[in-house]
Amino acid sequence: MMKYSGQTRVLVAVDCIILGFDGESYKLLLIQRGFAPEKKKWSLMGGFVQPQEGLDEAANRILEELTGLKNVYLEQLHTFGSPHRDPVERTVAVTYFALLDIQKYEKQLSQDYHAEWFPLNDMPELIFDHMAMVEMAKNRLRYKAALHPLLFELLPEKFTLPQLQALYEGLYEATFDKRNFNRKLLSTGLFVKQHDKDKESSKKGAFFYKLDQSKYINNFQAFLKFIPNPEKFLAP
Amino acid sequence: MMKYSGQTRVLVAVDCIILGFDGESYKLLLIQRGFAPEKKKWSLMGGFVQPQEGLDEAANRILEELTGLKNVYLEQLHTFGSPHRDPVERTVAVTYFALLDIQKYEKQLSQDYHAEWFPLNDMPELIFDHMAMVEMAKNRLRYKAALHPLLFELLPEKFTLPQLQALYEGLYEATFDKRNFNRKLLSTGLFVKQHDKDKESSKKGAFFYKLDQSKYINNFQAFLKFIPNPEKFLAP
DNA sequence: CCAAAAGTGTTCTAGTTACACCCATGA
DNA sequence: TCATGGGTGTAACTAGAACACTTTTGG
Repeated sequence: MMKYSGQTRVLVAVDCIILGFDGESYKLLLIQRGFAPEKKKWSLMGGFVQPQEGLDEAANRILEELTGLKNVYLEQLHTFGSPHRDPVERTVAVTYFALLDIQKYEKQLSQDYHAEWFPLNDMPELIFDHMAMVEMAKNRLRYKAALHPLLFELLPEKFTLPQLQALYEGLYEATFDKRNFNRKLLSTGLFVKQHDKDKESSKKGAFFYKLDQSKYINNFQAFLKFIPNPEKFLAP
Repeated sequence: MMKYSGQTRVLVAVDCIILGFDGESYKLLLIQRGFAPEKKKWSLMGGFVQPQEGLDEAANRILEELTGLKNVYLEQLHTFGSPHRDPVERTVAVTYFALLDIQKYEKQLSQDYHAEWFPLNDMPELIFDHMAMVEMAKNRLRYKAALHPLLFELLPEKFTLPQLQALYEGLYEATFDKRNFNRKLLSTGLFVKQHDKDKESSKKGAFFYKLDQSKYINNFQAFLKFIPNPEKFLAP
């Protein structure tokens, strides 16, 4: 088959912004780059797109290589393509952000890549334009989590309302009234109260909840304002 | 300088979903593809990214080539990269959507590319995965316009409230109460009432408004629901 | 028994909706 | 003068915000 003539071909990489939450603060999974340039410097996990794979596929592969996890929440974020963003050779980077339960991450695997979790507000310097990518991911997450039930991806299957609140408070760097917060969350009908409690973080113990999966899928839409009844009109 | 070895390089294209509104319905600007494969079939305006340009730059260049317009609203949408989306050769497509005042579009320029406006709900078949791109752009626009003052990009500098309402009603395929609609729009404080009227579409005439540019920039944020006072926390 | 965290209700306010008539004008 | 589209106000309702005390239990 003919090719398009007279055009320049470039490398396409996928970079993953992998976010977790440890109950205290948001964490970002970084690796120490194993090859030049910027060897030993901290970097997002990434890789080149292979000939027979699509972009989502590449992102999933890269994520699995690093964490051993499949079926992680993964969403395409933005594509970065300044001509000299990688000094070695022109590389267009398609970024994805991932949300995962930090406890599922298997520590030993990280050794292969010298991977480490860093608090989002206390990170080392990153190579290239990776810091801009992280910034963008943070903004997207704040934006999206305000509208869609999304942050559960960061928690284990069973979680408590106080945990959930800490998650939101961490993301927005604010404190919310727990009465209003709980009411609002529960009013979505997305949660199923369990009969057992988490006694880890208090003497009284907090009831566990699970997501109602079927409702989760259907209620992914949102609540907006510029038009009347906007939720009728929005696709996720 | 060394290159990364053992990796495949691919073409990177930028495709633009160019939207306009003619007072009646939303329109999409398509071109008749001038080269094989799929020659003569309808397609989004696109082009390959050149060695010394970034992605946004490429999108702006492509848009200007087709319309002669600069400073058009342009936003990166999504990157498509299935291995065989272009049967000739692997091409990763970074899509942008553009909103422009359809009246500014200079018809004669379109001749070079056999460009034509098509109603969004009555389009010819498109090549490759371009239809999926258009769908995604529609969804993004619905989503975003519900939260941000964005649709003004489709109108001339001076516009009337009934025009604005038609714009929203067209996008959401719904009708809104004009009293409530006007109140809500005006309450944003984004509009400056002019002293002259548009007499084109009615005998009485409708007052023109202009955007208050300074407020437009500052009020780009939104109004949400999952957290209290979400507008405090959102970057556009 | 007490410190620490979980859980729960009510009032007030602001925003959203529903709804119907008068106005200005050109033909 | 009348048909057409532009413009306006109010009342009822709903959702969001502010606010403080009681419960449980491990140490």
